[in-house]
Amino acid sequence: MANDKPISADASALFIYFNEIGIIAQLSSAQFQRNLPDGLSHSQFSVLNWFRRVDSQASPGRLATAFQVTAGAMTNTLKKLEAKGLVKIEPDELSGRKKKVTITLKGEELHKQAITASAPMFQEFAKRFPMEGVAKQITELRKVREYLDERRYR
Amino acid sequence: MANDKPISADASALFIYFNEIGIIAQLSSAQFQRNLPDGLSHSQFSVLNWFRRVDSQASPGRLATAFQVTAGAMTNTLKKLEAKGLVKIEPDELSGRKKKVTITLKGEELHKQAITASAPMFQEFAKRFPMEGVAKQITELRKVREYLDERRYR
DNA sequence: TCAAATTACTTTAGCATTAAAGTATTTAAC
DNA sequence: GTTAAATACTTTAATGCTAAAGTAATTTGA
Repeated sequence: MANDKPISADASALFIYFNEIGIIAQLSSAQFQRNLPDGLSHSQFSVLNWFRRVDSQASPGRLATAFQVTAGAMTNTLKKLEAKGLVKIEPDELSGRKKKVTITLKGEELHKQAITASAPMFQEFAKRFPMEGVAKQITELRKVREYLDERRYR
Repeated sequence: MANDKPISADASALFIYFNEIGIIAQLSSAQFQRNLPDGLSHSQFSVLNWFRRVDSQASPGRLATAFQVTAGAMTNTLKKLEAKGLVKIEPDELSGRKKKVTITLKGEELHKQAITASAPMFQEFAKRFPMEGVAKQITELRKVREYLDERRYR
């Protein structure tokens, strides 16, 4: 680096930390995407995954916030999922502005299929990285994710 | 999940593992991007960062491979970096097909400025997550990143 | 109660990325 | 030495995302 106002050791370490995470995310996501059932994009899969992981229903706005995308992008993604019969979009009974989105049975099946398709990749990974260590890392990563999630707009 | 052919515990754990990493990457990258000097996109910053982290020179093709983007995308990114005077693009002396890309002094300065701008964010993070733990995580993450890097095209 | 502000979603223009086709150079094969 | 194949980069059409403007419904507040 240069000579004026050096970057602190802490900042450097954290920069490396998030950089490593970013690269892993990019490489693993690229790998995963190759195995997605035809026609299912990463953003579309993510929405299906959210329904399995977080809640069984949501408004488009809640999903847009969850994925840090604009409302317009979510409108688009949901339209395509709906056209494929993977989610159901209904008017919200409590508010005429909102909509209620749910995953369909077909959506759940395709989600499972997408995950199953990556099983070989995961198996090979598991040979090199024992589950015990992965479990420990998940514990740490979850804390970091929750921290960032809480203060995402500060 | 459904009842036929259950997903293995290992695969589930690994799916969660990469999912957590993906979310952290998304949230931290969104945060980081807000602090980027005006006009510098994430992909542009990444290229500058690569020159500081990996090597002082590269061909466009090498950079495209490193970032898992197409050659066309890299052509575009490099053009913009060149227009801003942040990288220098020259013909390669050894081969008329290749080009030699290097970071300029101005590029190095802007890279440092981009990192410095995120210092407050890092400081707050360091309060909650002691460096000792972060260092341990970096060690583990680096192994995973190297593993994925090696077998990215299998 | 009714006008202004807010909220939720949609549409549109601009930009980055991809896949595929195009151009130029080098290497390989005979 | 000439031709075919491979390599390295560029260009182009299509797609997905963002920011911003647009539409409609709900809430606020005098």
